[in-house]
Amino acid sequence: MKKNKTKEGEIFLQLLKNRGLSFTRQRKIIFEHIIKNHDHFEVKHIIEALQKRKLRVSRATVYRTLAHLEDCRLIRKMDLGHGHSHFEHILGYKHHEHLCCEKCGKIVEFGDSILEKRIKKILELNLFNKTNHNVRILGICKNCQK
Amino acid sequence: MKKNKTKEGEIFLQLLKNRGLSFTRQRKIIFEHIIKNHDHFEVKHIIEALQKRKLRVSRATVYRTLAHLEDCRLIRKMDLGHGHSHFEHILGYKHHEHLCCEKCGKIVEFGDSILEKRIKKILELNLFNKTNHNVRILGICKNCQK
DNA sequence: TTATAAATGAGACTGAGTCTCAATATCATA
DNA sequence: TATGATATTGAGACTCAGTCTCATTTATAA
Ligand SMILES: [Zn+2]
Ligand SMILES: [Zn+2]
Ligand SMILES: [Zn+2]
Ligand SMILES: [Zn+2]
Repeated sequence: MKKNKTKEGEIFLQLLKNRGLSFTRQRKIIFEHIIKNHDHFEVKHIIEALQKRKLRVSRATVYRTLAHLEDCRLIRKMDLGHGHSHFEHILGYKHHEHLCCEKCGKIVEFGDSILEKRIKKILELNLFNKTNHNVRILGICKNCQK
Repeated sequence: MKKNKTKEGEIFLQLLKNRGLSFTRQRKIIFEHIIKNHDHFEVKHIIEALQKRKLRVSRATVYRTLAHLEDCRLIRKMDLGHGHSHFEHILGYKHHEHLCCEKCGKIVEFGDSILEKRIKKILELNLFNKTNHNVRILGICKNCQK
């Protein structure tokens, strides 16, 4: 199996190695597919895209591989209120939060240092881990306001 | 059907009336059960509690009645990251947000005017409705930090 | 009382995600 | 390269929250 030369590839291979796991055909397919696209993505779309390209990988394997990619912090799983998980890349991307429209599902990313500072304070006051958080704001977007 | 004299009762009856709906035995059972308890609650627990008290109401009716109670803003539905909905009373309770532990599910309520102010600003900047939002912060609580 | 419309409950259904387990692939070592 | 121990996979069964359907029951108002 040819090694992947990207930083992401090195990290993934390292995780697999550390755990005594192998870089299988399926893991390579899923990894390479995910690395290409830097948007928020969902499992269903990955499965459909791979099927279209005749790359057969089972649903179970997709879920299992995503969990590994999460473990090595290449991606993070998010709940944006759509009733299923979304994922996004972490490596090389700035920390940000999500604003989601409760009606149409629109997702807006934003980074706001004032908010982040206050969130850290709130986490601290409540004895939560300050450096590990995930904020989701639900609201109603302009289009959905009547 | 005897009328309920609480403020909540009046609001619920008014909503039903406005919609040409009736205050049935089942709606009364569910309403009275929910009004009693001011914590966060989930559908499963309501159904179990009613079963224990031999008050037979179907799952579908519980969901349908909760939707009505939501419509008249007596309760709100929330996603606290447990994989199913939680509800809480609104009427007579101050606006607050939720901090949830991603590992153990612990829920902490907090009100923070600095945060709220900034959230409003963010909603405004992104053309979202300022007065209608719902913030959830996921993190790791003290007990779950190793 | 009766007609009309609303409400209910049982259970089928959906969709995301997990689990099981027999068959297959990987890898270190001989 | 062959071997055996171990990890991996895929098919489909399963779970769980929530929704939907529809035949039957109940409420309401004339
Ligand atoms: Zn919208
Ligand atoms: Zn994002
Ligand atoms: Zn915890
Ligand atoms: Zn609350």
